[in-house]
Amino acid sequence: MSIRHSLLALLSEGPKYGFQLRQEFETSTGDVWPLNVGQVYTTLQRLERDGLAQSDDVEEDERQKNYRITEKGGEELSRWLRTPPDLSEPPRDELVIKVLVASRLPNVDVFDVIQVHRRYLVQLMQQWTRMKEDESHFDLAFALAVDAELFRLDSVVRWLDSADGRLRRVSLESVESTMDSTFALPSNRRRTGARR
Amino acid sequence: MSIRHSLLALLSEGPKYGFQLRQEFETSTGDVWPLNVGQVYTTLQRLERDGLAQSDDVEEDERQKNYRITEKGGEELSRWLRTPPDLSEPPRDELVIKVLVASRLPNVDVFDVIQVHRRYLVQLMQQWTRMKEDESHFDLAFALAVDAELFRLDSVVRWLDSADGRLRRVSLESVESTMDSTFALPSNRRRTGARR
DNA sequence: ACAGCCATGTAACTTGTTACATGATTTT
DNA sequence: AAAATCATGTAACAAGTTACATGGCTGT
Repeated sequence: MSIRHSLLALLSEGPKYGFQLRQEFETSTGDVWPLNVGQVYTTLQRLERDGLAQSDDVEEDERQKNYRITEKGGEELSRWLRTPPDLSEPPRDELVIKVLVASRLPNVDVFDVIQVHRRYLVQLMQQWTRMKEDESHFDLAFALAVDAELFRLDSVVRWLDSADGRLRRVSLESVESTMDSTFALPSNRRRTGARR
Repeated sequence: MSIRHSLLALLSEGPKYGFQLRQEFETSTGDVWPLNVGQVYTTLQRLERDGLAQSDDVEEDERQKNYRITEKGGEELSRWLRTPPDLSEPPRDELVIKVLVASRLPNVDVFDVIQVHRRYLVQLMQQWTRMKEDESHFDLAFALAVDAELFRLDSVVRWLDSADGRLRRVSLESVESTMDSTFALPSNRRRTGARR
């Protein structure tokens, strides 16, 4: 729903045409998310279909087809700006699902899965940090978008670490409980190197 | 792609039928993401279409239709487990886009947008925290899923705060620069209450 | 007899997405 | 004249999602 509404938002500044909308979307989001032009046109058609935008009739020898936001579109826009997405159940997170599902598979080492992804995420964070520090194009929108991504990646890494810990603990517990019944263990057996 | 692959992962434990897959998906993800059964069947069809799974022929008076993973499916699964999603450009984040687009609209107060969402996110975090502490059903998968959500929400809140700060700073700068040319300002004018 | 779960499936739709076709205008 | 950019559009598909239809089995 974000492109739909973004275009609606841009249209709220005044009538605009497709190509322009792509440019404005990209610059106002710091050129972080490229937008295929074709998608703008399909989205505009769908906005018109739903009565949120209207296309002006093309005058002869006009190259651009302007769209304007309708009243209904304005209402929808302000609803979007005021209303947080419904997160009563959290959005499906691919990595979380991957780890949870992997953790129950007998032939798969979850800790490998975790570490592979962790390494990749850390690498990505470094790349984004480098790009941010390249002050060649200091753009507010870009900085904000990169910040968001860095915060997000950081939270994922921290989750992976905590998941790694929790999963190691339970796998230790289950080993210990099966062993307790047969023979005693020295209590310093605990730390299995959490290769980070 | 996560449901597709999750089902594939569950099938790697052995042949299973649709209804069973829904149950196993839900329990192994801590009952956090309900899964419409219909979706399981459509996904299974698509897996079969793509040669990643195969359905057994239904014997007479059998109620269940088992699917098994194919060799190709196994390869695809291990690829999924080993390969992080391509994040060379970050996933489109609705809230980030919303804030960035809102920040350029003249008729909209970005700070309102930010605060409305911030309030909602904090509230959500409290709800999840409460649910986690309700140890009535202590389930590892549930705890992990909730952790992931809490980490994520926290990172979003922190981003909103930093964005709020950055945006306030630039709006002050632009005010000051237009004012500097007309009259001087006492330097303690800086802090506009960042209503948190 | 009826409620409720087990079980399979289909039709229809949503957004997002890409690849392609087409032509006008501008720049080199 | 060729290349690049402006500009619009369509066809086709992906994954996810819901609502609905259908019937067998189980417990009360």
